[in-house]
Amino acid sequence: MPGESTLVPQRKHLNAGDVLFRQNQPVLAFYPLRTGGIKMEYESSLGWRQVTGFALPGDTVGLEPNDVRTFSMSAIALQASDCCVVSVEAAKASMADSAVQAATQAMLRRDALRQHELLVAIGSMKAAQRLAMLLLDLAAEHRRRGIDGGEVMLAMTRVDIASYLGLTLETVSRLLSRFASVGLITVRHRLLHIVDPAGLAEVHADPDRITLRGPAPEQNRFASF
Amino acid sequence: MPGESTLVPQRKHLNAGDVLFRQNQPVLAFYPLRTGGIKMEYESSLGWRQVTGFALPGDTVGLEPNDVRTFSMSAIALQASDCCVVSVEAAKASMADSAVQAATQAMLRRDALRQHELLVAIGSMKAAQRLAMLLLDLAAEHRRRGIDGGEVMLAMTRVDIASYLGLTLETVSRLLSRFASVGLITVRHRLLHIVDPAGLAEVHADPDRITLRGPAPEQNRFASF
DNA sequence: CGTTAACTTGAAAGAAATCAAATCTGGTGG
DNA sequence: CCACCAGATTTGATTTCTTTCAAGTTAACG
Repeated sequence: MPGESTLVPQRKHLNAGDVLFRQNQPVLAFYPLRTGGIKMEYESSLGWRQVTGFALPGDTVGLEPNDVRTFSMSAIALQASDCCVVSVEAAKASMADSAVQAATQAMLRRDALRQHELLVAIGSMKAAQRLAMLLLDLAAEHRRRGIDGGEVMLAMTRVDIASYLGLTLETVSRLLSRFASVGLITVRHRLLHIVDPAGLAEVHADPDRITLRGPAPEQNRFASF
Repeated sequence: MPGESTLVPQRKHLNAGDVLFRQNQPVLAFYPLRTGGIKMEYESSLGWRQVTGFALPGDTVGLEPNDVRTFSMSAIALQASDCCVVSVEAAKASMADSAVQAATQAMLRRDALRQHELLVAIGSMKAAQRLAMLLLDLAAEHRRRGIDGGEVMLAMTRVDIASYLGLTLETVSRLLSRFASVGLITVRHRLLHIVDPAGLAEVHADPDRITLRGPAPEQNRFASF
């Protein structure tokens, strides 16, 4: 479609599982995500890998702080996705514009903040708290995009979530079921509905609010009469 | 001592426990550490805090990527320490020198790398692996400074180590004892001697190399005869 | 429509946290 | 100089949480 090339420099389409860029490859461009979903994955020197973040439409993938020359992690499509491709030369030019620069800085700062919160979460919170954190974060991101109502279609698998939170997929699955059974959410595979954000926030804050074993949620609060 | 003000712009002395700067305070300077030891601590929005790094003499503390305006974490002296104080103005001036800039970039890059390795470690490795990682890292840092021989005087408490690794102080203590009992290290409180770096590397790589319960290290390999 | 990958759920094992004493250390004041 | 104290560390016993192992179930895709 030659007629379309008005403002858009370059586009790229990805299918689920496609690698947008790979860790340690030279940084040639960055990628504002238009549709779909992407996961960021870091592979350590020993070969252990960990999902370090999820990108939603509107996020910019591949922005590296301190203009490094190689990507610090890989980006992999979770579903069919479309993104723009902004070459580093184009980026350099845009950086002259202080508004663009400020926006970029803001993005990098948000990323760094998220990364720190994740570290603390994994390092010192229980499984339920971590998951509650992720769900609240997802909800907030959707809200920031105007997609309200607490309905989220998860792009990632349980394995991805587990990796991100430093858990196993079984624990994530059980926890989601538990959250649902106490009325915090509803889930059917990828379709998530956040029913009680305040309740989730309590779970996030209180280590003992929800446990995997614990007493089953009371079916009848008058049972003892 | 007015005679001393030849090249040194400003110095600062800290006692154990002193706060060099606090998270969210405006960035007015950064601090090349001369002697002593410093821990970096991040406090999350919910009040959970976590040690995110240790600085040794030669490290520069308080360097923030992407010239943000407030510190992303606090820096606290682990022992009596001395550091230089480089104001941001002075820093701006030095940045004209491309050598300084390159060095700064290199430092920031190393930090980012460490941070990622830590995240993966905490997220997907067992306690023994994490501790082995830290010990190897400490040894490497000392080597990088020419202080060889595997002897390390730890500046941080077990609580700090535990927080850094996402464990409890008891687990750290037990693990150190275990490492010692199998001949990987010797420890007497803060004095650590790394006897078998290769063995530690194996522990780091293999989840099941060392466990807390496991069989006691064989006193006599011919016991069954 | 069948095959495969993703997900849920249960039971058991294992790892680390928690609770609870001891022990050691360095510093303080007598 | 020594006794004493608070903080740091070790060690043990027990509990709790999460993982691991093992089936099933459901959903997506060719």
